[in-house]
Amino acid sequence: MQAVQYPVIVNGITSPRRERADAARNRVKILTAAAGIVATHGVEGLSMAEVATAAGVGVGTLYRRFGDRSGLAYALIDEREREFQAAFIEGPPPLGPGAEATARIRAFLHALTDRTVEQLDLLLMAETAAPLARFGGAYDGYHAHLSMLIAQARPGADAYVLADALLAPLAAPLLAHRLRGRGVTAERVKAGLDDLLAAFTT
Amino acid sequence: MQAVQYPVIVNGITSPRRERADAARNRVKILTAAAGIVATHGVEGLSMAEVATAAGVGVGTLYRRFGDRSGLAYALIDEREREFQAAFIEGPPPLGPGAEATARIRAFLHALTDRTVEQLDLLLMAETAAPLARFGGAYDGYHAHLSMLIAQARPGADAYVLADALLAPLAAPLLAHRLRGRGVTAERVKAGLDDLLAAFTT
DNA sequence: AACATAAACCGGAACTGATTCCGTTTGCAA
DNA sequence: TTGCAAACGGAATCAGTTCCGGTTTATGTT
Repeated sequence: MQAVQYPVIVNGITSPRRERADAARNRVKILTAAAGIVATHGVEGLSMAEVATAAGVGVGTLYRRFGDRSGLAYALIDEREREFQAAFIEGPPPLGPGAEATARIRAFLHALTDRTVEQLDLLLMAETAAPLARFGGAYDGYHAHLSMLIAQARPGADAYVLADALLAPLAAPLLAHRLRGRGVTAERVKAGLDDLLAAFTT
Repeated sequence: MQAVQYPVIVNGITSPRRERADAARNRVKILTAAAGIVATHGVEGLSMAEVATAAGVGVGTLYRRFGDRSGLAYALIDEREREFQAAFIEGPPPLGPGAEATARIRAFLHALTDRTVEQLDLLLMAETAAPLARFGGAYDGYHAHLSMLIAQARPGADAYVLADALLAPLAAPLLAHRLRGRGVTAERVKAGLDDLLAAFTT
């Protein structure tokens, strides 16, 4: 996955080069079409060719813009993703700053659980389109955040590895497998994570 | 994945129907050819068409026998898998029965880590060939075993969910991502799991 | 204000690899 | 010997991804 990256706008000044008008127009068309397909046919209907056709665009354009299937899926949940990131980075406690590290860890894992369950279909597709797709998107952000909190809550521990370990149970494939049909619910998953966190709390 | 299942042989008596001679011959040819390809070209070279050609068999046969790419990969690691299962089910403690539940949990997770790292390439392929492939193979065995131990070590806890949570960090994609290039080692992963287990030990 | 030009972008044909289908062949047991 | 379920092989299908010759656009120039 290596979608086109555009310069970030800082203080109204854009670096190198701005996105071309036709490109911007197409991006909107593509995302709109894709969202429409998901809404009507579910994620199963979301094939690259379908999206391209529905958007009135060539598949090449689609790949240029989003890199691959996984990239397209992540783009579709981008908005909600930004909200979530904002919430744990600068939102109100206990998710955001201001609460104790332990409380924030707990709040973060609960919130991530909810968010994942909420968009399970798209996340499942995004994470499994390519073998390591999960570690290309928002994962690094979650990991950095959780690492920091763990380091605070538990000085001396291997925060880097522990963060992975706590994020792992929230991988879309596992949740999808357990939440469908079997009696496992989001609440049970959260409770289980709380149980694991006991090691930190005490 | 839904490879053909053959009757288990119990006390020399085979149930329903035995595998046909030509089928057995082909299975050996396929596995031999596949192992050869992996040895010479790595797992990347393991395409279904390649294997079929090398084995002198049609692709249809390959699918009839192993269900899909994932099934073929699991078949290739089956021997080692049986050893591992035997070790934690009836081998010497602390991995096998005879030790305390907490010790067995720890031993199990360490052993599983080693085993996974050892065959990381094939496991990565096996687990990511299809979105939920991981939960079709040996996973249920691990989960049942770990659930039992957790229930013993921690009566009242949600062993079912906790078992998933402890197995999740050992998913092939995560390990592959961390062990390649970044300073994470199998030992660090094990130490991290031990840290999580502190909640049980105390 | 029209123009020239290179960088970006476009579309869709072509390619790749997994999986399915189905007419044909084979092994086994009656 | 014969019947048929099981197995076979490989063509056909399907979806993701790559390629590349042909446009469009942003920008500097006249």
